[in-house]
Amino acid sequence: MKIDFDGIQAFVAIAELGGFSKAAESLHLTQTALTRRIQKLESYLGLKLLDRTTRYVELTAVGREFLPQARAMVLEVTRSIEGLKDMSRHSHGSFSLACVPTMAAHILPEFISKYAEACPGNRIRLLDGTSYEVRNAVLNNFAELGICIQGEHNAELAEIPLFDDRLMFFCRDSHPFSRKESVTWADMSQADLIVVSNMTATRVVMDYQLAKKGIRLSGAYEVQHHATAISLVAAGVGCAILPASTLEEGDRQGVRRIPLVGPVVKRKVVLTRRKKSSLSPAASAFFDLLKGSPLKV
Amino acid sequence: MKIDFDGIQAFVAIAELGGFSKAAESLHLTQTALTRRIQKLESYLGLKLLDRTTRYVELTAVGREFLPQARAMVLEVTRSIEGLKDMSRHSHGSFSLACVPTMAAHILPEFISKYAEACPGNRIRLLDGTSYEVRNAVLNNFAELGICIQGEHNAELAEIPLFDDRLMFFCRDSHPFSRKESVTWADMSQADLIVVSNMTATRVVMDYQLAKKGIRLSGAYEVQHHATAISLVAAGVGCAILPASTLEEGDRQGVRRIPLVGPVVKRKVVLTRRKKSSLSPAASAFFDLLKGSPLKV
DNA sequence: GTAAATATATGCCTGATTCGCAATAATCAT
DNA sequence: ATGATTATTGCGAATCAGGCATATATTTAC
Repeated sequence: MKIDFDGIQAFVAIAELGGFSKAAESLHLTQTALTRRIQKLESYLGLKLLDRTTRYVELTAVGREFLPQARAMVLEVTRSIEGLKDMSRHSHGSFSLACVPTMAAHILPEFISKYAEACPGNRIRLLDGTSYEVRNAVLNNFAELGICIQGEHNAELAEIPLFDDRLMFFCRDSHPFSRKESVTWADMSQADLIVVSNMTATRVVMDYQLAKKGIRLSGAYEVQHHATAISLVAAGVGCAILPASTLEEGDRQGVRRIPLVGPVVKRKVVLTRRKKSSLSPAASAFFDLLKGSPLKV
Repeated sequence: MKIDFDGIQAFVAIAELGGFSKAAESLHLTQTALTRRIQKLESYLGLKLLDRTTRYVELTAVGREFLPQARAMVLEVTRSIEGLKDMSRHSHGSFSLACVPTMAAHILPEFISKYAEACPGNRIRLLDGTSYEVRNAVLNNFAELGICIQGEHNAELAEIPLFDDRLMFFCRDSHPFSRKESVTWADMSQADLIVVSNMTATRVVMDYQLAKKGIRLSGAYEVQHHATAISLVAAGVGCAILPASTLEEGDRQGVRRIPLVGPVVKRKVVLTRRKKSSLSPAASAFFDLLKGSPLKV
């Protein structure tokens, strides 16, 4: 048998307001309907909850016992449902976003503040990790959205290109190349190179594209994180090849960023989501925000 | 808008069992009906709770968030409703019974054990007090049933006679009257009488009936409780006039109970309930038990 | 790659439910 | 008694929900 939630709601309203008519008004119904709902509920339960004459309404012993429970249930359910409806109406709620650290520092701050403005009160749980981890988080529903480097195609993931992140040459301003307009991959052989680990997506992309041109790169140093590489450059350890997004030219005293050509190598930064999963309103709002904004390098 | 509890229930069932078909079976519905329920719920909420292909069902982020709440709500409501239904089906539950102390000691033990046999697990909250208090407790819904002495008529109360409780003469077996078959009210003038307070219903009934015969009684001692009076008799303080139910002949060493005639005065013990209030199944079962059993003095 | 198997979705119909209006009945207050 | 107030009931209409048959989509197997 079906649970008669409306009946319970009617019972609570009548008990609280002390009459069918008042309760009917508060529920936007006629008192006729309420009479019927209570009758149905009582006959379903097999007991009376309200003693009523045509003139007066009073709780029965059972009704008195049941009222607190009923009240709590009605409150809980309506609150919960209203919360969900609100979630959909105003894109309320929280969601998880997985993101590679570089992008978390580079583009995210701007979008998070835009998002906070559009959807005040919403919280973003930020999971940072490697591209691989980001993609996995999205695939396993640990995060609804991910920002990472485009890698091998995965049928389960939808990827929306955000921007191309060009690889650049980073050196101290005391370096011989520091005044050049651009440097070539061929020039790299003369430099003490700091490169990121070949476990990173950036490195995989780079090696792949260079291999197509027959270029092989060997670095003197290998680090895990872009931020570390920059620090080493600043400290005078050597030069680095890193995505442009790592550091804007002029952002760090004594470090120069120089375009690297022949060929120009880019990694593609993408926004990714699981094809099968629908986005929550909160995530959807963020998704639209990111998708709708043109991004410059 | 009406709260769609069925939808929530469907959602929980599907989420727990991992599919529409299995859930449909557990809810004794077709899978078609479930599809419709979920569609209705989702469109009402304006968001998706389940990502499903024709082949697979998976929770969305929102669905995952909502599931624990939904599960708790469904559980709470069904448990509560089932409890009420059970209450009606098996006269389960507790109720309050108001009773005068004498009767609590005299007839109640028998009925309580009968009741416990018929309705195991049910609890009776026993409120003992004077007849006046008993009637008030019933009138104010502090107790569903009352056992008291019949007094002035009250339109709000229904009274079912249980038995006539005859006034008796109680004395020590050393008393001059102790061997008599009966004593008369006229004999009373020769006795050191212990009577109950004129605040008690027993006394009111007694005085009223004696007054009609032109008899006036004066007691040497006045006590509140029948039990006290008996103790005084046993201690040799004097003789008492008390309802037969106070003590069976032979129940107390050295105390004799002798019929009192000319006239025979009785108080009527009644079972009372509030006319307006319906009885809970638990109280109703007790009511029927009491009403259906012939009672001897 | 195609077919079979499996699970959800949809069209359509039917039966049941629910609602509201109007009229009725019952109670309380004057 | 009478009138005011409030719940109940009869009845018709609209809506809703359920079920059957079928379509559609996806996975698995050969």
